[in-house]
Amino acid sequence: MVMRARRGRPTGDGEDRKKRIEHAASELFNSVGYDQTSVREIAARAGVDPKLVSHYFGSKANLFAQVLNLPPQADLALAALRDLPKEQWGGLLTEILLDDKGLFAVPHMVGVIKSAASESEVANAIRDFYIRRSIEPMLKVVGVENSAARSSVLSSLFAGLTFADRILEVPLGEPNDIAARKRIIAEAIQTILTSPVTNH
Amino acid sequence: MVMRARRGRPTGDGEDRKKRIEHAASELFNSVGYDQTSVREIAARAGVDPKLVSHYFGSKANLFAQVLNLPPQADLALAALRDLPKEQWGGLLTEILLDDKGLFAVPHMVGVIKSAASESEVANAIRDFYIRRSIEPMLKVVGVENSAARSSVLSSLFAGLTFADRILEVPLGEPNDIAARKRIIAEAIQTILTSPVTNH
DNA sequence: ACAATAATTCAACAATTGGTGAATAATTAG
DNA sequence: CTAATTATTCACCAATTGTTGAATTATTGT
Repeated sequence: MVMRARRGRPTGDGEDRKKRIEHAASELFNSVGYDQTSVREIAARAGVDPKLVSHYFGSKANLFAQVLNLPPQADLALAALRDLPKEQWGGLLTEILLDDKGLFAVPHMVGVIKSAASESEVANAIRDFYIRRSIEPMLKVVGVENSAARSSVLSSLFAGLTFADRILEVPLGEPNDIAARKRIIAEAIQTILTSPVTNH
Repeated sequence: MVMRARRGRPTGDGEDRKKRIEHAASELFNSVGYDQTSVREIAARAGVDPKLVSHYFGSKANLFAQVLNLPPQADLALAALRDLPKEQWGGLLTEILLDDKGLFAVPHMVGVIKSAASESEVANAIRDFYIRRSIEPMLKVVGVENSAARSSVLSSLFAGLTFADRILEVPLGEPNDIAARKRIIAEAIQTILTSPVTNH
């Protein structure tokens, strides 16, 4: 079952393969991260020869940058907050961002953390992505006062929760603890977003 | 300048080399993480043949586990909190955990994140370490009510801040923002540790 | 028809990785 | 003094990595 592919230019399809590569790469980068994704694995998942990857994208790092710039399928659901009263932000965000098991879930965050954690050649691309896709969208919602600082701390909290829940997979504990954790996260978010920051 | 070392058992020193390996490994694991640390690099830094590493520790994973179990030189400074009034915890912790430039700094945290982020064979060791060294010490300080949940969220915040500041190296912004961020972090910690969690 | 070009796969390279068997030298046990 | 054991290096292996040159087939332009 070696499934040798036919050699040379295939009849028809054309652009298909390039998109298949991007798609496969996106999935892999976003789940296991840059380093743990091999060009060969991407090619295999796309049903394509590894050389095609460098043919179309030049290098793995290039492909990664390309994929980061694809339109995100589901950005942070922060926009939903705009019309709600401030006092409910923490609760609502928590409702959106914790799944039914109480695990934290922000799209792409796992891949971002895993990719950034290996000081590879793509660290800069990752940092830009993180700022552009995680911090800046919040900025527009938070309001005026100290928005930069608030966004930054909130993004950090999200990254940390992602790390604990989805990468380390720290056990959550009993249902009681899970519920308590949810409320505490809500309170923390609320504080970060709206606490009056007393000067001095 | 190849610096060929003499072959065979060296005269004297003895246990020296084993400790040198542990030391070098500890430094590397704690700064660049498990995956980005090669056995050869450890050996080189210890001034020793790579084979010695497997000779003494069997495998890289084993050495890592061994190094994690070394007594930590500087555990979380949480103990200092015990005698202080609750209302000052957020401020004090922030004072301790942010350096003069406003960057977050918890010892070992960078290595823990980088090591865990590559689902290597040591994920379990890392999880244990994180729980034992980061979450559990807090438990003893926080007090009774919902301590498990509070510790877990606080650890996550710390991990996230470490990730943003020391791995991604997200720029902090102007002095104004830095000061604001510090206050917001303090408020967040305070909330996580002491906010009354209203039941339902 | 024919030449140019574009799209693919094949096979390999050089580097790096964790690990190992065998040689060599010092120490210790008898 | 000699045999066994311990400590150490050398030289290598098999696997995996990103990347590349050459071959092969289809499409397109003339």
